[in-house]
Amino acid sequence: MANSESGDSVVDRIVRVIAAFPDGVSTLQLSELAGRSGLPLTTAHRLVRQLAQHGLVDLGDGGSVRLGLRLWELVNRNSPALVLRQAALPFMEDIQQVLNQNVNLAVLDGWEVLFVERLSRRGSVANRAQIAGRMPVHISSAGVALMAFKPKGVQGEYLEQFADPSGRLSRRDMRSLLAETNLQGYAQLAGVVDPDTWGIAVPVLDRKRNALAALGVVVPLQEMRLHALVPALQTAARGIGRQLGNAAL
Amino acid sequence: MANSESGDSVVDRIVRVIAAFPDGVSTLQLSELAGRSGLPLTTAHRLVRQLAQHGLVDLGDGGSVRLGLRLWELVNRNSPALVLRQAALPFMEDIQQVLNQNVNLAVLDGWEVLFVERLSRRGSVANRAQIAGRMPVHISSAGVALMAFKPKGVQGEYLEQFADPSGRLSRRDMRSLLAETNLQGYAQLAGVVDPDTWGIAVPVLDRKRNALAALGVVVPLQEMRLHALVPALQTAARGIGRQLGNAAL
DNA sequence: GCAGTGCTTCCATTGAATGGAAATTCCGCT
DNA sequence: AGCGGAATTTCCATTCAATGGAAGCACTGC
Repeated sequence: MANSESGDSVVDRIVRVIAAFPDGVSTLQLSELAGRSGLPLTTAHRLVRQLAQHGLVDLGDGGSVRLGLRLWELVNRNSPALVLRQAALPFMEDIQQVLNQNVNLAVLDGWEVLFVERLSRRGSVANRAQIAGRMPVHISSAGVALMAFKPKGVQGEYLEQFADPSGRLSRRDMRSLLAETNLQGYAQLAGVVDPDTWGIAVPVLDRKRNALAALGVVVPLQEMRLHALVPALQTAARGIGRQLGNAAL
Repeated sequence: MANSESGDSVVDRIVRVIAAFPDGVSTLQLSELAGRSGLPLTTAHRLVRQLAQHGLVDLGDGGSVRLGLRLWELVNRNSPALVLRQAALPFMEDIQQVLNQNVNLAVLDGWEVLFVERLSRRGSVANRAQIAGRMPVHISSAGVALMAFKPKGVQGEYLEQFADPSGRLSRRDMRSLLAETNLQGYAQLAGVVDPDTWGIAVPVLDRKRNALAALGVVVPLQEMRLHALVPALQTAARGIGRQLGNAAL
C-alpha cells in the first residue's frame, strides 16, 4: 500500500472519474462511481471533492455526482469540435428545413466515426447516431464518406486492420466500396442499423481535398430520392468547407 | 523546490491546463499554455503528455495543444446540460422557423447566466450570447427570467450582493424588475448589449415552478411584436418543461 | 430501536510528482 | 546550405502530496 496501489498516476484517475459515466447517464452515486472507475472509495471521494472545487464535477445531495457545468463550459468554448459545429450548423439547418430529414455531422477518430452534431426530424423516433456517439466506419455512411476521402496512407492502414465481425463485408468489398465512393463523391449505405432506412453522406473537404468531416442524412427507404438529396448535401458540404477555410482550424 | 512549489495539487494543475485556453481559442503552443496556466514549462509538458495519452488533449506538430476530441465526447455524452439541450432543441427549432429570430437557452450558474444553446437567425451578425458564453444576470433577459422564478432564498442572496457596476440599476430597481417579471411571466430587456435589439425570455419551469432554464429571443427593435412572441415562447417553454419531467434530470 | 448501507474524516506511509539543467529539435534568417 | 535563437523534450535527485485502511457518522428501511 502506497502511492497508488494500481500504478495509476493522478491523471489516470481523473480520467477514470470523468469517463466512468455510462452513455447518457449524467448522475452517479459516489460509491457507484468508485466501483465503475475501479478506484478505492476513499480515493474516489477525495478526487471528486477536489474536482468539485473547480466545478469540473457538481455534487448533489447524498453523494450524487455529475459532470460539472463549468467543465461543459470550458470544453464547449474551446474544443476544436466547436469550430466545425459552428461552421456547419447553418447549413445543416437549411438541409433539415428543405428535406425534413435527420441530418448529422461526423468526424473520424481512430477507426470510428464520432457524431458531432445532429438535427432530428421533428417527431422522428430516436435515431441511433446520438450526439457524441460513435460507430464503426463501415456501419455508417458518414464513416465511408470520410474514409473514402482520407489520404491513401490512412486508408491503407484502415484496410489493413479491417475485419467485419459479422463477416458480411470482406476487406476486398470494403476497398472497392471506398474506391467507388471516392469516384461518386458520396456514400450510400442501405439500412445497416435499421433495415428500413438509408444513409447518404458526403465529405466536407478542405482545400487539399482531405476529408475533415462528413455530412449525412438518414432517410426512410420509401422517401429515398437520391437525385434530390446528393446535390443538396454536396452544396452544403462545400459551403461548410469554405467556412472552415476562413476560420483558423 | 519540491512537490509543487506553488502549493497546487495535481487536480488544480489539470484544471489550469484545460482552463488556460482563452475564449474561442482552440490551439495553443506548449510554451504559451505553460505561461497562461502559470505552470513551469516542464510540468506543463509532462501533464499535457499524460492528458494526451487519454485523449483529453490532442497534440499537434511542434508542440501545439488543443482540447481533445475524447474530452468533448465524454462531456457531451454525459453532461446534464445535454439533457436540457436535447429536450429543448426541437422546440427551439420551431420557434426559430416561425419567428426567424435568434433563439437561445440559458441556465443559471452562480450569479451569471450560461448560454447552453443558441440558434442563429440565418445571415444575422454574430450576436453576443455565444454558446457556453456567460453574462451577468441583470444584463440579459434570460438572466432576469431565471432569477425571477428562483426560490425566494436564492433571490434574496442575489439581491444582497447585487451591484450594477455601471450604476444604472439600483438594488431597488432590480428587486422590482424581478417581481414584475414574476408577475408577468416573462422578462423583457431593452438593448442592454446592443441598443437596437430587445431581449425577451421566459422561464422553463419544473413541476414545482422552479426555474431550470430560460428560453429567449433577441429581436431587432423594429420587428418587436410582443403579443406574438411571448405566447410562442411560453408554449415552447412549457413543452420543454414537460419533456424534462419525463427524462430523469 | 437496530441492522445495513453509504458517505465522510483521520492519519501514518511512501513512491509519484516536481522542476532545474542539459540535450535536442525546430525554424527563421542570411 | 549553414548559423543562431527559441522552442520542445529528456533526465534525474529531492521531497511532500497522494494514498487507502480503519474508524466515525448519517441516513434509511424494517
